[in-house]
Amino acid sequence: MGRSPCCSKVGLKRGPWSAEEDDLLKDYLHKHGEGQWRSLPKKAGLLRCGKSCRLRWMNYLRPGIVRGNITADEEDLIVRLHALLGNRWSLIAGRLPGRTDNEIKNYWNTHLFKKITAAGGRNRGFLGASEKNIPAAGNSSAVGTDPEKKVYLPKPMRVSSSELFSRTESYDSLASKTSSCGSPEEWPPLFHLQGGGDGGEEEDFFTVPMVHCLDSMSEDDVNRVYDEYLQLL
DNA sequence: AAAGGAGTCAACCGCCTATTA
DNA sequence: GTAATAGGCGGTTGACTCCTT
Repeated sequence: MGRSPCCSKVGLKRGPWSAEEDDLLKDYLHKHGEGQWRSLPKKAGLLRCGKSCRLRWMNYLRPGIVRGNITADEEDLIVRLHALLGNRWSLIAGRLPGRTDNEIKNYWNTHLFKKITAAGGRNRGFLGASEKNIPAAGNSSAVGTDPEKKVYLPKPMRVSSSELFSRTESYDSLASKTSSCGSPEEWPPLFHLQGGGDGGEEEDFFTVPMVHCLDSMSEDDVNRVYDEYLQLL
């Protein structure tokens, strides 16, 4: 049986968007704002799936989108963030103003992955979390070359809402907005050694920074965390 | 000039999570 | 607490372009 599709595909147009469709979508969103994606196509007069409209807006029509070549600085940042976060494209995109997750994902798959392969995956920053077989977010299984040390990735947070987590916000203001972070004094050190286990034998493990905290970090902080992170693996 | 291969990237698909009823 | 719904995300596909032979 499977799940029901997000919308009926019958009679809907697929494939590349025309300029007319772009205009219709832009006009509608300028007047009514984002949201209600499922009902949007009908209201805007588009023969498209709501998801398709959202994707088109987010990746190409939204104001502030930067088109064009990825700069060397951006590439370096992508590599570093990927090493920290793995394939969390939306999080990585959040630190690259104007870039979209789809664009970064494509860039990684077409340009950077080849570089990594060519470099044998040994260079700094060219071994992402996924390549290191770090468990998926929320997975409690441990990894790492040192069996005594276990490194866990935090459960990812969705930070797509720029009004909730602005890139420019301070550590304190960010903390005050999110219950999952708690107050700043409650936040763990970047790599906090914890005792734990399910009431059985004690085990130690490290945590990496919560991803939404990372979003407010400076460039230097990201680099420092990255170096600390590598030392653990 | 033509054919085939490789590269690129926009768009789709299906799953997961958050929210709402 | 549960089900339904909507939004968001990463993986993948396929059409198009460019390059090589």
